[in-house]
Amino acid sequence: MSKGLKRLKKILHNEGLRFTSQREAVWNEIINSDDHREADEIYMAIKQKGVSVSRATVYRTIDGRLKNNLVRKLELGVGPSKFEHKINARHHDHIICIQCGRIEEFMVDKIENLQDEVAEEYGFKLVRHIHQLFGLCENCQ
Amino acid sequence: MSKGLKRLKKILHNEGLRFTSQREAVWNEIINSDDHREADEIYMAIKQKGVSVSRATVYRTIDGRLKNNLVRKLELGVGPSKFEHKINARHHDHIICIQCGRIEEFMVDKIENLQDEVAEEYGFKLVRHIHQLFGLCENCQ
DNA sequence: AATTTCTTTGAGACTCAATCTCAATAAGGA
DNA sequence: TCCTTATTGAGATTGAGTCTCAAAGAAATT
Repeated sequence: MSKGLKRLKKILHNEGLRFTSQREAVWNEIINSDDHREADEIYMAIKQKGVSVSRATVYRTIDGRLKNNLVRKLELGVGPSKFEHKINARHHDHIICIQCGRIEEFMVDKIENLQDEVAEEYGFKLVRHIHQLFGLCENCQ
Repeated sequence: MSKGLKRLKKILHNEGLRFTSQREAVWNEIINSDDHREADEIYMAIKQKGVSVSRATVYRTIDGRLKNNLVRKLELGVGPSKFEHKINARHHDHIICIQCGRIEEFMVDKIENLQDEVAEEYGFKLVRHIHQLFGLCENCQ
């Protein structure tokens, strides 16, 4: 059994959830890609591989992974949300080309720290943040 | 005629658009509130005041004001978008309580500058950005 | 003021991502 | 293998937002 699969079984077991071929398939799709993918892409890819699955199950399964923080949801304000796994991934935010849809990842410690200071100043306990830069990439200018 | 109304007429004239009671009403709702309001709230408020208007027109009119940069759209990832006017307003971002929905505005020059540097580094020409901090405000912790 | 032109409006249909329903299916412990 | 109960899936539903197109009404022209 692969390392990733073992990991999934452990996660599910810890939460008292059952291991199913659908959950395995969704998990595989997500951890085996470093792209930012839509639920429907994942759904299609699984069907393509001959595993029976429904859109509802894809959404449900991703939701579970979101809750235990193994997947991140990207809402770009247009079109469906995209998802990326958080296995061995450092925190990062995104810079998006509004023309071609290209997505790059960035991470600036100073910004992260300044965010903490803002939260502190306003008396907020920070849970998460969205930081997205939109513009034209070099190919689209 | 009020100053705001004159302003609207000028804007519409410059764009070759007609001045209508619906556009006047939407404009008034937006500039006379410093809140972050939903399209439907604006729609209801206008009806309340006895002006005939439809949801479609509210959305269309706000869209127009978005395009000429007099209004800003806030997408919080849950529920409908919110809108705020940009008259005499300095740029700011938002910190949002995930419990009670409270929204505060913040602005940190250093973050703005660091964003520009990121865009530069990735070869992007920056058009806009979203920076939202989500957490629990002091009342909700 | 009447006519003409052409933009704007509004009721309701439609879109589309995402969620919900609930009967049928299938994990996994006994 | 049986039994309990979580999970699945087809399709209905939701909800924000957009679209349609006939009717209304700005504003320019006479």
